[in-house]
Amino acid sequence: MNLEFQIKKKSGRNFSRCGEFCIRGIRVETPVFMPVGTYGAVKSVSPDEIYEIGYNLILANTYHLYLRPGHKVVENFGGLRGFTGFDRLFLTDSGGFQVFSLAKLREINENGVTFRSHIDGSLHCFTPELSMEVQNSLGADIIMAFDECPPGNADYEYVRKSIEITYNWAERSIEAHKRKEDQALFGIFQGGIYLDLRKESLAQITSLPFDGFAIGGLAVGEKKEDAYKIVEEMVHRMPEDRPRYAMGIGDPVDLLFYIKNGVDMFDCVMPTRNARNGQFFTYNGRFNIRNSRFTEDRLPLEEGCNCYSCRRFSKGYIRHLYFQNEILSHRLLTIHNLNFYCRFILDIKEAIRQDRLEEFESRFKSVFSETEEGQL
RNA sequence: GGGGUGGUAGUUAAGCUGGUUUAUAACGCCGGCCUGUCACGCCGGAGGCCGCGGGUUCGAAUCCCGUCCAUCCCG
Repeated sequence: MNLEFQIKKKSGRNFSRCGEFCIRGIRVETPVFMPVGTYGAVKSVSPDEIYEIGYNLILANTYHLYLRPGHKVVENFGGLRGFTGFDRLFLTDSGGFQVFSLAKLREINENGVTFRSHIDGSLHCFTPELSMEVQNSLGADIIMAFDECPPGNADYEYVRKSIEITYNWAERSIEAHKRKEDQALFGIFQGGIYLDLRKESLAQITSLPFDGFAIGGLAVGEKKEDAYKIVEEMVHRMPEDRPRYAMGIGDPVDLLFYIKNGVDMFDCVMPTRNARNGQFFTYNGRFNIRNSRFTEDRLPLEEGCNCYSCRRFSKGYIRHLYFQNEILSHRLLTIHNLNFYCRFILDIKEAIRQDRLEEFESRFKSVFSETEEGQL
């Protein structure tokens, strides 16, 4: 396809922008945050709830769905849409990152990567061709090219080789991907914390006809200042007329920084995984429901929040549910966190439209990051 | 009344044929972490006059005596 991406508003003071793209008639406004639904479900909440909270684009994982239940099974159900009932949009990860972060005994060569499943230890080989085939079977709306994601502490020589491989795999991904009407294909550039390799990789990947571009290999163990430096130097060099996607990024303070530098799309497990570990996000900072000071707290997770959890339940009750291992606590915390992220992105968009993102950022950070005691 | 068994962190237990310098563990409690999800996960911390009182010994949660409590069996 030829993904139409329109920029509606550009800041005059930084690289931030508001835009939108449309796939199968479903409009996505950017900046956009995508919740992660690894196995075709955002853990603990239903597709309807996801949509009602305000999301119409979620990420699902090629690697996981390939292992279970198998991409052919999903295909026979009519792809992820038919399988899950989430009648909106899916972006699928290529599997490259999972092989890096989950699989044991991986061996990378030009052809692809062989690894052992984290589930049963069985041997598999992923290639760009297979990744495209799997993502096609899954019926993803946005498909990611197969890349190699080096760890944050990888040395120069290793990363130099990895960008060559990533380039080779990007070309093969395009070749192997049978273009469908309503299916976008995004490329990913790498380069670790090395600016020259980043520039080289970006040039290589953007020479190919992708519908959008992602900056990969960030928040994978490198120092935060190194990541920030790369973002500052690189994002504004990414093609302006295509969506820019920062993979795996999701700390709220990071989101602001990345958006300010021109990123349009994000995905992250943070709101959902952290919810299941007791953490909830508010404009006053992040808190853990396990803390004993919430035992008798009759107030909602965040005062003024209009989400289902906050309309109906107190922190004291949710804390009780958490400690009794009641599934409901995971649901309520997840719903709230997803709602917070949604609200946060909406506020950011509004700030961009008014060209007040920097003020918004400093105000947000002054409260969110400084929270110590009794701010609720 | 006689006999058996047991009393060790908040809880449940291990250690108990005497001897490593800070008496273990699990759960609970307190706190931290989580960035393209092996994730109801991971890491750390606090907490014990080893029922009580004597005795033996260089040394006792461990052996002996007494005592209290719990529990079971027999009268």
